[in-house]
This record gives sequence, structure tokens and C-alpha cells, in this order.
Amino acid sequence: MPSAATSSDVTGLPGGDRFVPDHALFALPATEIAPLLLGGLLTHETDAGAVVLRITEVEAYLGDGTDPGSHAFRGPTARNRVMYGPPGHVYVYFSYGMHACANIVCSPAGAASAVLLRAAEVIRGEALAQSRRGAVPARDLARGPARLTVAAGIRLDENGADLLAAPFGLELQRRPPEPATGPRVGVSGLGGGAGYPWRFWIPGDPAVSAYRAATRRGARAPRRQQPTRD
DNA sequence: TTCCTGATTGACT
DNA sequence: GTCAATCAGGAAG
Repeated sequence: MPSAATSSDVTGLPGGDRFVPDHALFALPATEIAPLLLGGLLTHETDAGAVVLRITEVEAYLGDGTDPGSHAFRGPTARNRVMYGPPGHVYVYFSYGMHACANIVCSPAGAASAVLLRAAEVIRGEALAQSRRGAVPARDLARGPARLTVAAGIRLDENGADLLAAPFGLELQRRPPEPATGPRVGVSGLGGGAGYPWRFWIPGDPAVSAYRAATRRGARAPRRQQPTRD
């Protein structure tokens, strides 16, 4: 169990038996860290103010070469180098040409495991999150990995930042809720399906993203061709 | 160097 | 339910 003994209450929110984890906790494998994050409070502060999220859904990705769904499956690259760094830091990556998604680096440095933050509930800074996300229902503000980063104001240039130091902050529940588990969302091939039930969420929580299996886009319109001159 | 794929989302039918 | 937007990473040649 983590050594942090007292709840310094970085969020100032009342209630809950919570503690501030230290970096040593994140040296555990991602599959062990992931369920511990459920119900935890993630704070991110910018000049515009702070947003506090209650984490409702996460996914674990291993970097030991056995997880084909992991960005680290093929070894270190410029993009995933943060995954190979010290645990307890934030790995933010650019996805689908338009979205940023946030992970927490787990396991000892070099192991390249991470936990993807898939969904959360905004419990403080709702107006700020609304200003970033537009007029959407409160439960949808951070329901989805890209939505979560937008609502919290997490930027790509914060890739590699320490999750346990400003502008971030994290409090975990001493007794996290019993998680539901299932296949990871959008992970195709061997990395998805029942063989990798490393998606964890709070059962019945409205701020959990909908499951979407990996989709292949074989029927998509032809890609833009180089213009032909004639 | 070229081309395809993807840990997504929101608009549209 | 389907589909397009958009770009970095990585495989293939």
C-alpha cells in the first residue's frame, strides 16, 4: 500500500477517505494501478483556473512487448519516449490528427507501461470545462479520452509533466470502488478483445464512455489523391 | 519517400 | 447506425 499517510486534500473538496500517492505507487504494473485510480481526483490548473476530475474509466497498456495495443509495443520512438521515463508522469499523445489523450506512466522507468485516462466527471471548475467543451451535458464534459483532456485543459506540450506536482495534482481513494472490467475500447487485433480485459470503470457511473469496438475503415472514401494535371 | 493506420469525436442519416 | 476530419508514426518499397 502507498506510504502517503495523510490526505493533504489538494483539491479542498470535502468528504472521502483519500490520500496523495507518491511516485513509488506508480512503479506498480499498469494493470494494478488502473483500478486504484477509479474514483480518484485529478486536478489540473491553468491561468484560467483549476478543473478537478473524478476518474471513472481507465485502460491499462503494458510496455513489455506483450501488449500489441500499446504504443510501446514496437519499442521506443520519439512519440512514446515519455512512457519509458519515470512513473507518475503524464504521457500526452496526439491521436487521429486532432485529439490529445492523456496517460499516466506506470511501472519502473524503462518498462513503458501506462494507464489511459478514458473518462471522468468534472466536479470542480465546471464552468471552465464548459467554456472549453461548449454547451454539452455536464456528464459528457470529460466522457471520453479526448474530451477529458479538453475539459481539463491538458495540452500536448505538457507531455512528460509530473502528475504529482503543479499544475497537476492527484488524490486517490483508500478504498476505490469495485471496478467493472472489459476489453479495451478501439484497440484492434490481438490488443483488443477478451484477451486483454484491461479496461476498468465504475459500474453504473453515468460518466463512463460508451464501448466502441475497433472499427476498420475499409469502406471509407478514397484518400485525397495527388492532383493530376491534364 | 510513399502510403496506410489509428488508444476519437461529432455531425449526419 | 455511418462517415469524415486530420496528421504523426511506422511499415514497405
